[in-house]
Amino acid sequence: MTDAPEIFIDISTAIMRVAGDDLLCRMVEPHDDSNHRPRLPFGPFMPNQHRTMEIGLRHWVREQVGVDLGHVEQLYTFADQGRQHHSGSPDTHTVSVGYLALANQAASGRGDGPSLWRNIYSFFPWEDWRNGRPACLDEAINPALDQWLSSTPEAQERVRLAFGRDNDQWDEEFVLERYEILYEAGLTEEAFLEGRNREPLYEAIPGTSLQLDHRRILATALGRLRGKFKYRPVIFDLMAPQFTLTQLQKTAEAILGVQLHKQNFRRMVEKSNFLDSTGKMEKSRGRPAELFRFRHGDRADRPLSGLRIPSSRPRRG
Amino acid sequence: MTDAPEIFIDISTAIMRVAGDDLLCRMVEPHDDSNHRPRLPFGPFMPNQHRTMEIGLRHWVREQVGVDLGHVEQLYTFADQGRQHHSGSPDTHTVSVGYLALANQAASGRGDGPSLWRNIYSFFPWEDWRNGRPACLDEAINPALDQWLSSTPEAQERVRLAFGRDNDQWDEEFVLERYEILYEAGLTEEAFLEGRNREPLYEAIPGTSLQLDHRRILATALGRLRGKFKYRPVIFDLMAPQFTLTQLQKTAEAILGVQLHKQNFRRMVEKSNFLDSTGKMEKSRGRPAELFRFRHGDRADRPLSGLRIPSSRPRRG
DNA sequence: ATAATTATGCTCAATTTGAGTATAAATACG
DNA sequence: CGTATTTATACTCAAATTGAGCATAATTAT
Repeated sequence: MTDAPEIFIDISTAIMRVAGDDLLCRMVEPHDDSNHRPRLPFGPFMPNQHRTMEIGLRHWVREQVGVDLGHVEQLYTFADQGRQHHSGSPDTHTVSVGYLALANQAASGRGDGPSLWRNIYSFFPWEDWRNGRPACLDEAINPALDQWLSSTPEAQERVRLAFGRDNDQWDEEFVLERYEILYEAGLTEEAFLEGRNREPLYEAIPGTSLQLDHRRILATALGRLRGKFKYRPVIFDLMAPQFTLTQLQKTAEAILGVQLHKQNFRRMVEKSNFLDSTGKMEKSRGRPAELFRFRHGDRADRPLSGLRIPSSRPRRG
Repeated sequence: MTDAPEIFIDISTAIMRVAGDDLLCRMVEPHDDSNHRPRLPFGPFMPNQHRTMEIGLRHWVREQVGVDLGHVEQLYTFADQGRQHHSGSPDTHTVSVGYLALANQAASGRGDGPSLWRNIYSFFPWEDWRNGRPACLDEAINPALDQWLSSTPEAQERVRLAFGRDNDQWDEEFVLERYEILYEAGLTEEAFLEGRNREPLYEAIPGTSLQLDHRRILATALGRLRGKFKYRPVIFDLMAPQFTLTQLQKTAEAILGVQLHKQNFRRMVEKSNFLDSTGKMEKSRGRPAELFRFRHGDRADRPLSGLRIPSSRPRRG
């Protein structure tokens, strides 16, 4: 019997922020002269220096990107082999703990450049339905999945549910399930760069790949955010201290990847009692919009629920 | 600089099952002659033998309790010091990964005895509102919390939200938040048996304590189950292959710790299209009830949603 | 001045929800 | 046997919520 491998824990953080209509994620970009892909800020959990993993996370975030974090939440611990190993060394095993952190619009961090905050949908183009059904679904993904399914028929049902085939029941929260299927089908770059397969099985589909298992963590983060903000008021951690209802709606739409009905969104948000009106107005193009601020706990009627999001509105054109 | 402590990972599983009106959790009971408290099945994650943590979990569950598991889901990874250490050794650090597993009524496991499956509310008496507001809230918990708050006023808001004070907004999903507050306030046995405090700060409140951080994991499990079954059909993993609507409702009530309106529950469940009627009837006391079975994926209208639980009905008497 | 743009107010039918009443089909028990 | 009790199921009804849209207000652009 060989010695048990020593265990290391990596803490990786998906830091999300909103700018305009875009949901962004903070990346650490590779040096130009390297052939690495982008990655999330991450580092090892060091129990003698970090009393909790969240303290460790804040340490690595401060050191690598210097962004001020609002809401922080643990996502998932991935321990399966061959998805996040730095080296192939058999006497160590690295477990990866993913976190989601939200930053508001002010916080952009050190060494800030536009390319460091990347649109989340550049990694998951198939998740953005704000302009209708993404073209890559029918052009690239579904044909490739069909091909894969012909050799892997047992995955039929999983694929049907995750991708809402046959009955267009697309569930926007199934971000991770969809990414995992694409990975298993060998359709993501990670599958042959980090994983077992050395050769691409099929032509890779659109979407930037990341180092290690970071796109998997990012998929978990997006799915969690989409689910969570429906029942807890986390969206306000992404907003500036004051905002208009349209800005709030654009943020909700960026998270969900779907367009919402404006008047009904307004009605719901007003009834939820989450907002305090500042007297102020923001003027841009048309009629000026009132500026609101988030009303914290004690006075809100339903302080613990989130925004009850109405169903999506089909986009014409 | 000292050597970094070696990291070990413990995998602990809260296995839930329903019997009658009770939501049960499988415990490993201490030997009569020991002075240990009960614990969950758990064991170390061994990466050279377990390709994934879930494989490790199934290994320890098979070995220690022999229960067949249905749905299995990772809950949370706890890494803070002083809550789950076996020994106080400074050159190791143990991280605890908690899992939730569901077993149906058939599966009871090896060496089965009634005391091995313990009612979940024996650990959290304050979470069971099926017979009205639990007495221990007003008799023991709230007075003790008031006393604690007088020395820790900054916790006021957290306590108010978690325990629904002032405005009776009890959120049944906040199981972990409530347990953590009670722990921090020194009101649980674990706080002085496992933690920093060597002496109880106040008189401990009702509720059986567990070894290590297992009651914390159990609180996470109950909160997650309460949340999850509202939007995913996990409740059927707790049911026998065939069941009546009343049995389904009793299970929902056991999970939520709340009574539901019978006719409306029936209406909701019928409209959800989750059920197939077997022709059969179950007769017990009054009018015989029809037996149903869970209708899997392909024919259900809303295969991905859960039971939309109507609000609780105040209990009179 | 007029068009375009954005915000906000309001309506209305369809659906869902909360809370019952009414009835049906069995067992329990004198 | 007949009547109370128990449990299941059907149906009703008002209130609230939702989905969709029309109407109007207050700006900037040309």
